[in-house]
Amino acid sequence: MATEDLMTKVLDALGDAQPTAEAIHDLTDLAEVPSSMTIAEVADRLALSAHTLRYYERAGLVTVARDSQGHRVYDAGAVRRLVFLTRMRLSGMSMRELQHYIELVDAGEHTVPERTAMLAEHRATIIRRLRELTLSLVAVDYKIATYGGAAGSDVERGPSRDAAA
Amino acid sequence: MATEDLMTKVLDALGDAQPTAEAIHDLTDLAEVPSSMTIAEVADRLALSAHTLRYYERAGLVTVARDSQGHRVYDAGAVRRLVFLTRMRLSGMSMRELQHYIELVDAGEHTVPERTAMLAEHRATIIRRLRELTLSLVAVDYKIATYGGAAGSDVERGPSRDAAA
DNA sequence: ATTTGCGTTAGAGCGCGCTCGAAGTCCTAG
DNA sequence: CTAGGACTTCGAGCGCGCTCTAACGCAAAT
Repeated sequence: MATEDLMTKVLDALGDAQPTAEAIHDLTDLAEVPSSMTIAEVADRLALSAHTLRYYERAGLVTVARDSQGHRVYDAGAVRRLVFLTRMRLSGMSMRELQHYIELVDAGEHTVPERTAMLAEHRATIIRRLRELTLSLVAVDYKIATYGGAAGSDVERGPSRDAAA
Repeated sequence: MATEDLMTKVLDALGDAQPTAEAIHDLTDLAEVPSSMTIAEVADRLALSAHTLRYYERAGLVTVARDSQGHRVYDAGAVRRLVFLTRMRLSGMSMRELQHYIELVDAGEHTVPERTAMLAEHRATIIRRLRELTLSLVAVDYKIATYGGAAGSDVERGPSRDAAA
């Protein structure tokens, strides 16, 4: 019964989900961002490779200043944007979409409606993904619970093929 | 506060999660599988392309019989296995892992412990992914709630940059 | 008899998101 | 003076998971 509970609970939780957000601030973007960081520091902090950071820059997702030696200097704004980008990437937004979104951001305030629309759509995608994953979780639990997992023959070709419902 | 609730709820739900499964049977594998289907029918049913089904077969994930015309004939077992495989793919298990899993299945009962271990590990992966997605959901909700989304400058370079915690 | 349609095979190609290599610059420590 | 190490640019390469093309077979419908 715990499995059914799981699914119901999660699905219920997903059902509510009317945002408000307040103290989650740092969870989202902030959390003491030094006013300037090197590529190595940012990479470390975001758990990305320096390669990837350069790639994101080339892709037009962030603009990063250089110091006298030509080395990248990430200011707080850049880092926060990268935090946002990383979160979006992790939640399944494609590079292409992110590029579009950033174009909108750079285009000015009048694109806010379209941005909001994008976020709303992405939100829906996340929810779908959550449901999907929850379903798979139930399936995996079922497999684990019944036996090592017969992958296809399911009720392991044995004599008794009834058991439960 | 609804947002915090969301996260807490989902995370709590994920916390319990001790499987049991009973009536979810069909949710997992079954649900009236005809005793034999064509590739088009299976593709349709699983929302995969015939191309993909052939690819899975080539990859060694399923064995499919042929009729007198050399056309594939999917029996119930094959279809059930494909349902399982699809669910695993959707929840993020790689082709490589799935190939290994199927090798184990085909190797016999003595591999059940290893299979169970794989499933357990995958379960953990799903949970991690669910947490990650939930976090991103909160972040997106936050962005939507505060404004179109300033992507980086976050608290839109305005004067007041304090608000809540 | 031929067209339509669904299937077959082997193998090439593709989009994505990195990931890496090569060659070079600059700074610091020994 | 030299070696090491962190950085730079540019461009090629890669792993994954499909996805598609080409050439062909068979069978029912026209």
